[in-house]
Amino acid sequence: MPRTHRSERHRQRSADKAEQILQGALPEFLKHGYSRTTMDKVACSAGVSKQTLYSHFCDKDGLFTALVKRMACQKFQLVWSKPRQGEPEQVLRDLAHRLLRGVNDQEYLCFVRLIVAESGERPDLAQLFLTNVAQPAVKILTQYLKEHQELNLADPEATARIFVGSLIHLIMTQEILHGKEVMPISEKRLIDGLIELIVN
Amino acid sequence: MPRTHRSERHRQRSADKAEQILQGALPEFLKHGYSRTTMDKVACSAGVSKQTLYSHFCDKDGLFTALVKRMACQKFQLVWSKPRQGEPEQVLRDLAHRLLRGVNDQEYLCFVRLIVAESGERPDLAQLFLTNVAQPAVKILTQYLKEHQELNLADPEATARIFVGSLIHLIMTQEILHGKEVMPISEKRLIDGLIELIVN
DNA sequence: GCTAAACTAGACTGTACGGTTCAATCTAAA
DNA sequence: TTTAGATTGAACCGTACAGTCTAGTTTAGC
Repeated sequence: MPRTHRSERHRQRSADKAEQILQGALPEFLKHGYSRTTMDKVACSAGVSKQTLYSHFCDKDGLFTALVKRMACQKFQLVWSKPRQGEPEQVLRDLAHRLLRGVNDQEYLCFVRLIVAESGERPDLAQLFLTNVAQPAVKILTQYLKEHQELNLADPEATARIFVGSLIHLIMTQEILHGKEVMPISEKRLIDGLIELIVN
Repeated sequence: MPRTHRSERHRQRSADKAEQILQGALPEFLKHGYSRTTMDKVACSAGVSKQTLYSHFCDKDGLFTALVKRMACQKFQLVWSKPRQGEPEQVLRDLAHRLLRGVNDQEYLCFVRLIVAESGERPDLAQLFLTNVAQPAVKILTQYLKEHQELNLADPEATARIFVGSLIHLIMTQEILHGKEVMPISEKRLIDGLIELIVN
């Protein structure tokens, strides 16, 4: 065996444990937020001793930071595949549905809530979230709108922001702030409204 | 003096103290969120002893609840005065600026962050916030759009949601999530985009 | 001035939690 | 089988904090 073999294995084992810890930490932080999550619960949820936990992450804040970075860059990264070809109306409708479907699941919503909650203390994590989640959606849509000048848009990027912003705000009020009963509106109406405005 | 005099005075004094406590509690909760705010700091900030604090509010949660209710119903309640008369373009532009000006101050942003942060544990407070802050803006704008059928909008309420949602989302990303450097866009471009879409 | 209620300062209690320590056990390379 | 490093479980430490208690002080109605 090459000399690197053992250290390779160890590295792998270590990475696996770290991964296991992150997997266990995720639901705890998502459910209870930063402050209300305890390291004991994380250790328990990850099926790992507290000692191991602290041998992989220097402290609670380090663990949290690593977790958010990982999630923003991988699990919750919103990658829109290229918009398919066809009538702009159908393409936009399709993008809207993909965005809503991608965003509207419990884990994702809790993640957003967590990012907003900590955005005061941790602007860096909030920005990481933006560049990995909001940015790509706006960029792809902007590109698409630029390429379709028959839509006659004076400012495709602004339009893309309006499109994405309206949809995210919908999720924000309906799901995160529990507005379904208080000020309900269907996804369909909002999407139809957007399409009508953009496509004329 | 009427018999009610003394109890009246007492009631007033008590209300004043409660008010004083809320005034002191507000900046603490806004700055540090629920968990990181301590009752000692609140008492100190309000210039009141801990005992007094607990004689007016049964516990931390009760104080927080009272505070949010008060703020949602009074200080942070977003009341749009009736849109003034004139060209729809000018009226909408004016409303947009009023919304952004009203929402874009530090205290207000921290309040939103706080509401979102606690929306998992306290859906009731989130809904209170929606009905007192988001609801009125949408309603007034919906009304205005309905009354101006020359705009040819198929669904005025959906349009109002798009209008308000885009603007709130702008504030959300630029201010609350510190996106000014990461994905900047000027208020003007977004407003122009909205006006263009709605007025044609 | 007397009295009762409200208030204050601050000590105190119980508990929850972040982080550490340590002896014992497991794993796997040689 | 040896051995070194990783892991475990449990006890432990110090601190922070919600909430209580006490003893003394102020306030305001009579």
